[in-house]
Amino acid sequence: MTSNQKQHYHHGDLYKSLLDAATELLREGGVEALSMRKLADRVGVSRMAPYHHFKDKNDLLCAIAEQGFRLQEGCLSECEVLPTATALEAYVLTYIRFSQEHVETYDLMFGRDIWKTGAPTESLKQVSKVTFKRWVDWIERLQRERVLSTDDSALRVAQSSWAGLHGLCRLFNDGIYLNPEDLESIARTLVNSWLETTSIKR
Amino acid sequence: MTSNQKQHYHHGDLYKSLLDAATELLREGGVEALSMRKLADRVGVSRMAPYHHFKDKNDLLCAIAEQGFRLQEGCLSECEVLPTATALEAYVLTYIRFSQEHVETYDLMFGRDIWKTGAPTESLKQVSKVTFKRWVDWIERLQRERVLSTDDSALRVAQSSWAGLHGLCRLFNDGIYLNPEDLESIARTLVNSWLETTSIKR
DNA sequence: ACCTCTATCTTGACACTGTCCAGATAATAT
DNA sequence: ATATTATCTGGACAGTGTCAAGATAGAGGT
Repeated sequence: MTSNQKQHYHHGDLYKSLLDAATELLREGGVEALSMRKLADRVGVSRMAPYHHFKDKNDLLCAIAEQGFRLQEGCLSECEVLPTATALEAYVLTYIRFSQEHVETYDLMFGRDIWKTGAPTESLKQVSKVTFKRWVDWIERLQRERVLSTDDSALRVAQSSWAGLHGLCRLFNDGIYLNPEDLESIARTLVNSWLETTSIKR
Repeated sequence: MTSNQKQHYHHGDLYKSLLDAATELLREGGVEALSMRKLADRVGVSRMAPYHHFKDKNDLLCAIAEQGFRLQEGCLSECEVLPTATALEAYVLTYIRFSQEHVETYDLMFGRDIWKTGAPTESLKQVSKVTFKRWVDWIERLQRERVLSTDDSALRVAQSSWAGLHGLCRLFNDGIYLNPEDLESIARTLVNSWLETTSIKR
């Protein structure tokens, strides 16, 4: 290892190639279409080659999820600088849009495959924790600015509101609610329920 | 078929035995531990025997989910006769408790395994639709009684509130939120956000 | 230059999975 | 008794994740 990480051996840049191909496979057919063997095949290496870059299939999934968190972070951070009045709705819509444009990645990021059945990587746990903490901080700010109710702690409001947001995304992503036209409307009702006074409500 | 369905052949009552054993396997190790082969093995029949009672693995999962809906219905219906003041909170707590006591079944009932990846049975679709309709009807009643806001239609309120409830259950069931002590507290915050005026809020 | 070390990649093998297919068995209908 | 039909069995196939042992080849030290 001279300057970079550990690439440029036989294949050239297997780690990145694998991650890219895996994300592609995931997008094409969900997590059940993403097999280690197909992945190796697509990249053009043998069955076991990926195992020198990812300990497990779980490890690979965690890496994809982590990548997803970073991407999401990029999308959401744009909303936080907006003026308070429009920021919340923008945030929610951005969150929803991300979950729709990256259905399978979202499923991995918050799915039981990793968090319950498998075992989340240390770095994945950290990234997700940071993301959630930023949400709590933001809720706190909105409470200070009297946009959100202060009846409950910022943590509790953050948890329950995120539950709503997450639940909504899941219902659509999992194929339970089907009409995508309703999504925005439901989201508005949801945000409405968070707001402090009826006077602000639209 | 003389009087009952189609049992009492070689095994006696394979359909029910399979359903029971499958639910048991599910409870023991989640959906990934429930394999058709292990199931057949546990019941004491050959690999392919279950396929004469369930077209598919998907078909079996749908049957378990359907059974779950009926069980849930039984739990929830007890809350609807309660006086309005306490009914909502009781409903929510009952819903949450069910999802905790039947983690894997709940996952099947509202998971992508069936609704997106697989294909829900016609009867499963119907049962779930009826369950949701009862929720909407109840929301409507609570709106009439001024417990819930009438800013949005009963359908929208039902959708967004259920999203919250479902999202909360998922976060815990999928292993994202871990501290079960927080659950009730978050649930209260959630219900709080649904209520019409601050005067009613606790 | 060579030799060693270690990272990288390959192949064989194993124990699983869902389920198609062809046959065996047994209960029911005629 | 015979025919039909429901039920059950075992063989086979194409998948899966991954352990273990070996091949290859680039890097570092002499």
